[in-house]
Amino acid sequence: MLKITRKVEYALIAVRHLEETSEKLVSVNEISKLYGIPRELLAKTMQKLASANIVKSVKGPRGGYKTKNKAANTTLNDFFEILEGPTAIMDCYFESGCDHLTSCNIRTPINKINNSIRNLFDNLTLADIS
Amino acid sequence: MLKITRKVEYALIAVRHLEETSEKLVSVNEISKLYGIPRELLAKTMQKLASANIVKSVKGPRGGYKTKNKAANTTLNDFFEILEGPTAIMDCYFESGCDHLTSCNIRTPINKINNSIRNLFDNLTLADIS
DNA sequence: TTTATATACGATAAAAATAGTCGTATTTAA
DNA sequence: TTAAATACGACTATTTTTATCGTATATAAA
Repeated sequence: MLKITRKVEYALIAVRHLEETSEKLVSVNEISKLYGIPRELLAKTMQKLASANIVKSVKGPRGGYKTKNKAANTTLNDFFEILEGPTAIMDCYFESGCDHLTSCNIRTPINKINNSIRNLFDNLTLADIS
Repeated sequence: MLKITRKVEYALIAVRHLEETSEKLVSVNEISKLYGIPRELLAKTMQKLASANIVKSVKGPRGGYKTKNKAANTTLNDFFEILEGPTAIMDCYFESGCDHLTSCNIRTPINKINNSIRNLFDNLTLADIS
């Protein structure tokens, strides 16, 4: 119920670590050992952040990741959506497989809650929560 | 990720239905048929709302539930916590089984996000989202 | 040119959380 | 006395999340 996932947790840890080590390249191996995070899972997470240009990746020995300038100004909403898809407290909001749409009496409430949450996370950046 | 549960969904549907039918007693059976909700699950949910005084229950034939006056002024945070326990995006916030607390570098961010969400839901009532 | 180290990516397995069911007890109106 | 309703705990099924495995690709350094 209203929980973030491990992927997001690990991504937060990693990005914060990269912010601290600034320009240096840091490998997934290093971060995973340092914080006790499953290596492969963190790797996938970093790949998503890389393809969304939050961090820069460098392949090969002595390679790894470093933050991009824009990282700190990324909104929580973007950060979450990169890793987990659209932010919505119920799936029906984005899927269409709901049977009882005709009798549904919580569309308005759900929309209002969704909008409130989206608004909250659109106005909070990674820098804001540091 | 940041989803509400069915229990909360069903509770919202039921409370809104009870608001509409005002003083009349409505049984779980009725609501479950009307909205296509599993009967037993809705029953449990209503029991929690009843013991938290959001709705009033009446046993026996012709019994059922009706809203209490305070229902509409209940905050979303209270509503959620009655059904699902403390609102927090990560469990470590309320549990203490975390191994890597010493190396944890996301305490501050997690706390800030938690506070933002709690603040949001503390200031939204059921009436607000209707 | 070879080797070791790193990212990239898809498939699958394991674990945890959620959703749903079942059985029984209790209350009470008719 | 019976039937309809809430109350509650135990259990099962399903779904989602978490973790692992295998393979490909890039590249720095020996």
